[in-house]
Amino acid sequence: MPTDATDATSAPRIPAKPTIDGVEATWVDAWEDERTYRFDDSAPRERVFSIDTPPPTVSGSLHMGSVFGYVQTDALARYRRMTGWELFYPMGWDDNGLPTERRVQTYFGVRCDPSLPYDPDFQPPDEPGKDDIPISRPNFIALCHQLTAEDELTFEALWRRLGLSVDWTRGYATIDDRSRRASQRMFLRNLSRHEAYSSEAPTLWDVDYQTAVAQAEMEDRERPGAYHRLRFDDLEIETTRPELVAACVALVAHPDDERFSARFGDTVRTPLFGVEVPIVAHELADPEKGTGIAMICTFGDVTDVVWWRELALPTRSIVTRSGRIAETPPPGVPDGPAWQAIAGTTVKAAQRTMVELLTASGDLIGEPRPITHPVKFYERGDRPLEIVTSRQWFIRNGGRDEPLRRELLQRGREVRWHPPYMHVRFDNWVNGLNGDWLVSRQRYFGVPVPVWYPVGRDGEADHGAPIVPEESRLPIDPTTDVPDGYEAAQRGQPGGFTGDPDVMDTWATSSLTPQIACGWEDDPALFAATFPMDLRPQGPEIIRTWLFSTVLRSHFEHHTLPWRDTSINGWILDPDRKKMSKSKGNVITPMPLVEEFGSDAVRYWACNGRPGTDTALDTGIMKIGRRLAIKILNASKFALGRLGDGPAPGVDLVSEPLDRALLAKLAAVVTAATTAFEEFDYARALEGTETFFWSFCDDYVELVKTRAYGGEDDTTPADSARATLALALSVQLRLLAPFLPFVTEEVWRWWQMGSIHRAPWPTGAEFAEHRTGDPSVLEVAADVLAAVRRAKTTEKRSMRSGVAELTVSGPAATLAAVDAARRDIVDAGGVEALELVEAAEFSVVSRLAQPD
RNA sequence: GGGCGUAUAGCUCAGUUGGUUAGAGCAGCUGGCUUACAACCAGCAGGCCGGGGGUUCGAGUCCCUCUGCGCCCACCA
Repeated sequence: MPTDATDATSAPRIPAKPTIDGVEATWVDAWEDERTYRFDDSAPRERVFSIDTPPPTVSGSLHMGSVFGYVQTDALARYRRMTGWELFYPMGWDDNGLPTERRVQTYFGVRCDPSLPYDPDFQPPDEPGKDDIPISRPNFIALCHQLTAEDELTFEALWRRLGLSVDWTRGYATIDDRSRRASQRMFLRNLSRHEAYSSEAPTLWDVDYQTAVAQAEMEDRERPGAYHRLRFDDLEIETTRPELVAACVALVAHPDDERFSARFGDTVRTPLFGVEVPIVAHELADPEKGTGIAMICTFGDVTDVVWWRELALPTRSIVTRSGRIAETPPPGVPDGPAWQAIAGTTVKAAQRTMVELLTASGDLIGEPRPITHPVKFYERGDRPLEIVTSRQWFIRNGGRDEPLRRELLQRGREVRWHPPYMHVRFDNWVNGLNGDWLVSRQRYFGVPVPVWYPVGRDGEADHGAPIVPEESRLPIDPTTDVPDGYEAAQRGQPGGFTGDPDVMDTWATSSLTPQIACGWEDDPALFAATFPMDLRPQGPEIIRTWLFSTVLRSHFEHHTLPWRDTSINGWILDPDRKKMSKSKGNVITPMPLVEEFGSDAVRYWACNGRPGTDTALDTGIMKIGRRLAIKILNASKFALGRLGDGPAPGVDLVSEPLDRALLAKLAAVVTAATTAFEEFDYARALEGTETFFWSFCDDYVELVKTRAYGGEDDTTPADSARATLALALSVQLRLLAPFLPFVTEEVWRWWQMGSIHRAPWPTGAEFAEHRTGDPSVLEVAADVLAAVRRAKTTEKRSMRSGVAELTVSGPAATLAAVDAARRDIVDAGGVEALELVEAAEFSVVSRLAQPD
């Protein structure tokens, strides 16, 4: 507990019964009161270490996977702070986008209808009703803000309790004014430099969410399907999508395929519809698949899009944005009975209908052959993506632009990756891009695309000449705001204007977290002091989205990397070694574990996971962390309890060889931990420190225990032990502080001024070179002590029982080391007589005293 | 179909340029209330380092190959 008044010269104030229970609440409050983690914005850039913290998605529930990475980053941050860096360590919230929309819809029972006007008096019902209440986009967004604000408080409380040393005054949310302003400003600059453009083109479309989807948000899922063999006059093709026969525009085979080369240029008629389609050649056609000749539809899959574009084929789209077949057939397709049978039905129903009709007409050959094949899904969606034609906004990303691709690959090489092999994921992604970044979404709770379009005399919007706002007006909502030079009444009128109805992809804003956090254009001084940032910590699964898009936009705007280093954390696996994810239902929430084991113990578990390495959730590791925290309390109680009432002893009192040996070994631990941290390897730093700490407790403290009690005329040996205990404890507490911030702070405040987390990281200079000695003195003494313990255990005697005669044999150097620690060995082992015998081999013989 | 990672004690994991007898914790077993700590302490036992081949005086470590697991990517005929 913190003392009410601290005096540097007074004796340590040690609780009679130290405990780690309740330390979180005490120090969370104290750190807030003392502004321990507050960023000093007067610090020059060369002293600032800035961290581009991942903004968590607040509408999801927290799980241990989140805790894992954030704690590891916090350990790195704490190390940097102690080595003298001024930490710029903000926390943002990712609250824009679909997850929030879904939650608001179900929580309040509303749905967004952008055609409605804003209602300033709208209040959501106490309980969601049977039917969703349609509300305007501004009203809907207000509810999103309201709910995310509540979620964010829950998140912040957990992060604070886990001891994240972020500066909570530097927060942002990806939907707040700053973020929307930055996002819209960057979009407009991309637009002015032709890095952003709009285009009417076939795009992957989620029929449930009613929005376009980017490549980065898609995933393949293995789904059952079936090959249907269909007759096109004398040719046969195989398809998994017979419902798209009406959308067929050609058949395609490989140019070198001799089975079909004579037919290129011919036409055949589609079954049921009788539409004449050409037979064409393209190298993407795979002679091995199906019958070697395939039907091209507009559009069944992304290969169809390639064929359609490169072979300049006509368009016969039949699937609408709602996932149903259109009511009227596309040009050239007869509105006959076949069409009438499928018009307006869902894609699934249309497939059944077509199979029946094709069977009846004899155009379906044999039975459909069941297969399992990968189908593209929106990562949050439940139905396969369709391809529809729509106008969308894109940002160039090198997907169809070789020079830009090379520049971005070069940026990837400039980043320092931790661990280094994560770099290949970046390269794989960039090399696999097959189109520009589709950033527009037909959704509501996001950052609006900040443009309007003039409406011509004919009432049609002119998408080729968007009206852009002055940057000083940002953020804007073009569906409610009016462009300069127009009146509100001209919205949608001939000769007037219309606002772009879309919002941007959530990554279009998240890709700007460095700019948002660092105050780009809003706070030039802060930006100069913090950007480019130093570290981007994140998970491996969003290298293709968050990391890549952040590099891209910084490259366009600043011609630099957004940060120098990136640390990629591993996955959390559940105890059965399955990846933890909500969809699998194996998510474990952190709070119960924090309450059971304590924050330091949970942090210990997280910091045990190697950088980039998948780690199983293991409460056994947390138990060890808890044990370590308690051990720190007790060992500190002992070490500090020996100091007495005098002033804290200095390193110049260290005189005994055993004490100097300890400091020599400790100095090596400091060096190793520092090196590990410099390489972003918190786990190695922890491991070395922890190992040393346990040997410190088990061997060194046991050896000097008696000497440290003092009580002799010559106080030199006792003073040396006390000084060493004090120094070793101070150093070890600081080495452990990044991992166990609560218990180390607790102990630190028993005897030191200020927070341990603002104390200097230990360095070799503290050991005053001449006070360190030969490490073998401690190593040999510990070996002898272990041999004595072994003898007592073998004889099933108490550790307190005496040794009548102890004989140590070995080379002269070993015996000299024993002799240097003679007194401590005798005290710790309860030895009555210690004999040293020179011999080639080291051995220890203990003759135990007779029991009383 | 490509790419990356990974495989070490019953369990969870270390093992940094190749170098004594491969380490730790947990679990197990045997003991001990020892004035810092019984939520503790001491000790013991436990391993063809996934299989096979190669380089080397020497391989858990480097190379090849196979197998299992995880992740990422890929063009749905």
